[in-house]
Amino acid sequence: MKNKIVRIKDIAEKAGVSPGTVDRVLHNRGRVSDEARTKILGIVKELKYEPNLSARVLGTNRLYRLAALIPDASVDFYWDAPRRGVEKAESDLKQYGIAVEQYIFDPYNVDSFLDKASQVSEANPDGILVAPIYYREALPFFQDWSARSIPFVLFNTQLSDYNPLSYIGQDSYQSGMLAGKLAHYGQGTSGTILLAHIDEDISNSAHLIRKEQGFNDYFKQNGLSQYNIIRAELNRADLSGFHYGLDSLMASHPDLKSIYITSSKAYTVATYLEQKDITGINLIGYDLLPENIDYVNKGIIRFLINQNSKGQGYWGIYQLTHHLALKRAVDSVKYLPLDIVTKENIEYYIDKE
Amino acid sequence: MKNKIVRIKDIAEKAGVSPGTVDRVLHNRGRVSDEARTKILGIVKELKYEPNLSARVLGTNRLYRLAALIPDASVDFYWDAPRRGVEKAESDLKQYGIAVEQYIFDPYNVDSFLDKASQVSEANPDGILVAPIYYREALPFFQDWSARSIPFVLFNTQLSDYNPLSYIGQDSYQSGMLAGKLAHYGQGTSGTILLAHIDEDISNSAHLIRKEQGFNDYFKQNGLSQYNIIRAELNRADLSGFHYGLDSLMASHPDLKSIYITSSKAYTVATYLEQKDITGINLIGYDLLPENIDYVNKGIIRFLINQNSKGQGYWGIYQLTHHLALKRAVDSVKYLPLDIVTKENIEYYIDKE
DNA sequence: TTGTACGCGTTATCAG
DNA sequence: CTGATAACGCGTACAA
Repeated sequence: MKNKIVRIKDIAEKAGVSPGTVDRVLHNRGRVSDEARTKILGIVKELKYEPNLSARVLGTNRLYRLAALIPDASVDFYWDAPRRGVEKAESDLKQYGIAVEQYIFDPYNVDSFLDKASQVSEANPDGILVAPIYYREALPFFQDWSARSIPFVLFNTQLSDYNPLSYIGQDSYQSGMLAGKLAHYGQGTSGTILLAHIDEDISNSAHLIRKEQGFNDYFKQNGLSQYNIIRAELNRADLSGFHYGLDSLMASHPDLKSIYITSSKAYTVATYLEQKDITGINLIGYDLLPENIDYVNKGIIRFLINQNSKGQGYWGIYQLTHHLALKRAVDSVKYLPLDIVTKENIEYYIDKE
Repeated sequence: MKNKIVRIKDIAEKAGVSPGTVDRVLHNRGRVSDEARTKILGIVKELKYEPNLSARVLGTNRLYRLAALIPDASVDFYWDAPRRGVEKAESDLKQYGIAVEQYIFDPYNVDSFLDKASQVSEANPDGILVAPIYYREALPFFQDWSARSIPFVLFNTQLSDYNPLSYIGQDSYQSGMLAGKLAHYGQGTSGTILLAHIDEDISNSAHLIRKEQGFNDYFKQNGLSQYNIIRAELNRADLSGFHYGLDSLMASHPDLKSIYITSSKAYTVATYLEQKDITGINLIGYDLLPENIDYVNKGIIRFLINQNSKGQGYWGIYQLTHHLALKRAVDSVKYLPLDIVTKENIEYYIDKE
């Protein structure tokens, strides 16, 4: 009852041709008679042939050069995790003949993005992983890569222009909805709830807009009209303005119950609350930055929604590798879970090693 | 600037010996002169040689037979997920020359376990994955496998007797703590909270005992002595007794706030609450069984802690494969995250496909 | 104690 | 259009 593995040679024998011909059929390198082709394809189906990936990798002794176009972690530490994910994937998958070159741009500087993206285009890699945080500016590059048939994978920000190979990340709308639930849960029956963007250019950031929609819709869909939902855009470039803005929000809304920060910057508000010794506010944010972890453990941040940004980097490289080196089909969208992180379970989300 | 891959042949050349000798050193097959050995090992370190797994798999054309000793999903549907995980891993990893044979036992019948475990021992597999839900009865088998140097991986229940290759699953104690937090969160300042085991033989189930400890310690450590924590062991074998037990618990504790079910059986209590039209109780349980998912969506189960049981099966086979076929080091404990699942994020935990 | 030669399944090249 | 054949890197049997 041995389940023999079907090899190309087996197919060739059964079809009365040589392995070379089978190979040409399987890879559509043309120049095969129609009768041979149909016969071979039939046998392939019948025998359920599956290529041996080890042999494939060994045989095609080819190096695929991947480019990772990601923001600078020394400017915004949020981007440290994706970088580590990319590096872990590279080390796990280099067996399959991939090498990743990182192109690091300044997330607060469009020109830097344009510059690095151009470098990627010039380098003519075999595949690209990119965090398209600048929507408008990214589009021409997508067009270029698309025209040159260079597969590219998006992470962090979901866009579907020019048909990316894949998107890796969260469903931003649902993420906002979940934040609404967490902001609402256990907060009594009425009050003010604040949504705040920090240091962001909203109009050019598709994913933040979708988070905001989801958040608002949570309250609408659940008929929670007794809550007063307000929004703010705060910027730490002007630190006194940042504090002043928070001061006046607190003053004008004494019934403030929850604050939802749409990015990984919840720790900035936590610092403010701590300094002013304000307690009893349900603070919700994103991502396991060291500062955020601290404030979760202190009880000042109540919930973090984990975006698994390391996983986003990892899976991005993973998808490119599977597509290019292993010639496997990949999902065009890979939504990662909306993990709820609290003091009690945070340890199991922090990267060991 | 090409990062050339280091092959055995390269090392041999540099050491002035033949590839065969290098191979003998790398695999400790002895019969190598000491000077050759030290020289080769030095070069291996220096050049950071890493074996090419594709070539290895292709070369050693060996089949590793793995045994999966898991409970019957048709008796308790909880075990469907691990089985699917095992099967997915088998399909993902069969490239590396593994084949998994399943040995399915009845989770409510010790004899069935003993029978199947004996079959596993007789089959003399290369590696074993087992859910040791019967503690006492599992030990002699561990001893046997250990003596025969058959690596075995535990999942679902953490035991450390006889040195398993690895444990995959949750930290049960922390899981209980998290349940305490969820049972407490947003429930006012006092009241009764119930912990219930359903259909379980507690004394022989190490993980349930640890969950209970964690749960109790949450309230102790946070000084929540104003809560009245009670416990119950319920059994559906006697269904009217099951209902009667719940009836009397409800009657004698009108201030009941939360119910924590230590297993995947929360749906049974949800059904009861639904039938009796009791609302306002914060019900917490485990795992994304179809029935539980239903009750989360209906709002009767408030929180589920996801134990990622499919992942447990998957990673178990994964660890065995990496250890045996790829000869890679594996972690001796792999704690999976304590995922908090609510109506709003449940979709991202339900298996697609 | 050591070296050599072959096979694993696939791909790529070259000759027909 | 097709068939034969040489890699790819490792493991192993056999010869020296």
